Amino acid sequence: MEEKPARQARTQPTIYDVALACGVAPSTVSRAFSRPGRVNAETAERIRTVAAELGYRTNPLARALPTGKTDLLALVIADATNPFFFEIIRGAEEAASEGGYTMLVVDAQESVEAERQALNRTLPLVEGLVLATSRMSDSAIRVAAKQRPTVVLNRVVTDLPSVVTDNPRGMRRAVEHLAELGHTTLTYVAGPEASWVDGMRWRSMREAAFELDIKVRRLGPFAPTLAGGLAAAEKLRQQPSSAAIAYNDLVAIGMMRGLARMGARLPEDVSVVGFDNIFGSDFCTPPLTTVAAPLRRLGSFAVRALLDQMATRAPVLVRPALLPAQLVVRGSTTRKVRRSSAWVSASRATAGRTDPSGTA
Amino acid sequence: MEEKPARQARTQPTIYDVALACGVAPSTVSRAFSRPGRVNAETAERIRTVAAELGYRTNPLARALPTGKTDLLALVIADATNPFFFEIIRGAEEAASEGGYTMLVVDAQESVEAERQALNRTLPLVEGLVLATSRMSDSAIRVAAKQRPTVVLNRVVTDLPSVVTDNPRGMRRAVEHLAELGHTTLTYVAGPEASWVDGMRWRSMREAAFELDIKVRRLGPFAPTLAGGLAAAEKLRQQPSSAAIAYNDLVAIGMMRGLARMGARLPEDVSVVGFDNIFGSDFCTPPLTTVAAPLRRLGSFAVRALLDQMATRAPVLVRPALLPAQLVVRGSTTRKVRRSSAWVSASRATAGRTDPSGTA
DNA sequence: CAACTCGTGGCAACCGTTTGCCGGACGGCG
DNA sequence: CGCCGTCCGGCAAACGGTTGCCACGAGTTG
Repeated sequence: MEEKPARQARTQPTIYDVALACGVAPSTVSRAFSRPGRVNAETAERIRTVAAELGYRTNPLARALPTGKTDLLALVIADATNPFFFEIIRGAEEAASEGGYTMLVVDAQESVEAERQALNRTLPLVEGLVLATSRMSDSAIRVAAKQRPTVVLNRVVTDLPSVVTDNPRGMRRAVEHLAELGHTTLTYVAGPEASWVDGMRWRSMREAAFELDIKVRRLGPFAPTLAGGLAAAEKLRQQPSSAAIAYNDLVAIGMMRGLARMGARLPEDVSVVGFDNIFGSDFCTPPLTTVAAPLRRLGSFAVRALLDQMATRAPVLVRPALLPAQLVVRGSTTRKVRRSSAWVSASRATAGRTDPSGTA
Repeated sequence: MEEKPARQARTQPTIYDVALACGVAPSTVSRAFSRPGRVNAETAERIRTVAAELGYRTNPLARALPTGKTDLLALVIADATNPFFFEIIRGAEEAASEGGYTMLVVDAQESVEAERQALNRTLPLVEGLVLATSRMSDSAIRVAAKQRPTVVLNRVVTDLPSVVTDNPRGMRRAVEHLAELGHTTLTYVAGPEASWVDGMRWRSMREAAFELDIKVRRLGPFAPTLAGGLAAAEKLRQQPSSAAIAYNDLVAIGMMRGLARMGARLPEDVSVVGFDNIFGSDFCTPPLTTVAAPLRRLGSFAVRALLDQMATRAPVLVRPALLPAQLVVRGSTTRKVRRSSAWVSASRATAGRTDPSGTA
């Protein structure tokens, strides 16, 4: 008659419970799961069935303590409300779970301070890091990268594995497109100054314009939001242009709304090109011509690169990975019309008319 | 001359390192941080400065093992690409970090199986659970709730704390609105059958319509996506209606695109009302009249309820919490016009004209 | 038949905290 | 002066796995 006191049923069974029930040592149970082949096939089988009966589940916390294997990855995004990130999250999530990892999505709330804090909190928990559109300084990123394998997304940090959209090519295509439509002066509607991507796009635009013998101007900076785009519309009214390339789709859409509100007809009065092809860019009015980023691939690619790096214990990506962008032509761009921007003066006259966007 | 071997500088310093440097016991160091007041103020101060010098950071894994305190919460969402969740995530994140917790955002990818797996993976790590628009069965949810404090979001599960939008009132307002505009027959464009919310909305609509002496019809089910809305447009053409209330904004927007493509004029030919007021519903064409859910509050409220529940070790929410919805009237609804749905036949005639949505 | 190898299982240390318990010092009080 | 309560620090046992090392038996080989 055995009288080993049964463990509290209240708590999860442990390897000790399984070991007891099988008449083997705890270490054998452990190995039956973590090191298949290390124990006799029959024994392992027996252990596994008993474990299943008992409802044993290995405790990830206990496992992580001695080994450091948490099976957790962190994806830090600049702003959880920005639709730009949603397909990226999905892509990252897919690649992570394919590799047996769980994604920790961390929202930096567009604040360097919040990003730093959130990072500190999660860093010790995770095995690797994807920093998407980080607002932190290069050096802060390097500090993080020193502690955990890191991949930078949508930004390039020297000597750190980076994954970005091919902005120069994408911008080149956009400028060509507008040039073909007869536009001779292009306005860049800038995003936040802290943004690496903004600098990149502006530079690429100037280069492309130079080669194609097109004039460029720059407005901004503006917040990378619909509101930012609204503000940009105001500025654009003061310095009209037949065509504008916006920092991103959010700004482009916001700007188009602002322009429409002022009485501009789109795309006749202003051709607008956005960047990223986010959710909504196909059903705004007019549908937005945009340089589409391969969002989902961006996410999955970054995670796979991270996983590779973790596996080989050495950076795999020495050069920044450039994922191809693609110009999606929709309704927001059109041939330049001779008659120059009548809406600028007309706007005052029509200021009282019904707001076509429906919100005041 | 001491010759205690210095610990590997490679690894993070532990309480042992700090204890050694301070000449106290490790337990004292631990208490200096976790139980302030339990140790002498001076000692604690000394320990804290030395710890800071050494760059000591308490290891959350090691802490969690004996105590179970991971400071992690999980938010399981049905689909990371659905903009409905954007603001919910943000709200939840805010409330969580206010309470000193970190949010684990888990994507169920609209699949019951994926949801179950992801849940199994993360359950042992987290202290509490928010299930947002879970697609799992009530019983599966109860099983999870048995293991961790749980709050259900956007769905009601009997005897489990639930947080939902006040759908009946919101629907009532929508029906009233359309009734006032002269519509006498309303079509409900249904969402997925597995959706708790769909059932709720359909029922509420019938009740409201009954009271207001309005006739209702039901089309569907459709996927809760833009594509689902497109399919709905096709069905609506076969059974025209002067006004429709869609399962959610995604379906509403998709449907409007489909209708526009067929040559319908909106909102004159069909008035459309959506639900949720997601990102994009204000800049689609026409801007969508919708029953706005307090998305961010939904998220933060659910997390706060969860935190309360965890603190008091007992469900705090005995009744489902109803957060008020608000009808936002924009451009997609208008007074019923006498001349009945000309677009149905006209659509064939205009089939060849330029697609106003810009995509083929 | 001895020596060696291989397969398999057990022992015990370890990961870095937390915490119950103990005991010494000190101060107040009867 | 002795007793008691309080304050504070240390000891050691958890928490639940992983893993280096050893032991033992069977099979192989010279």
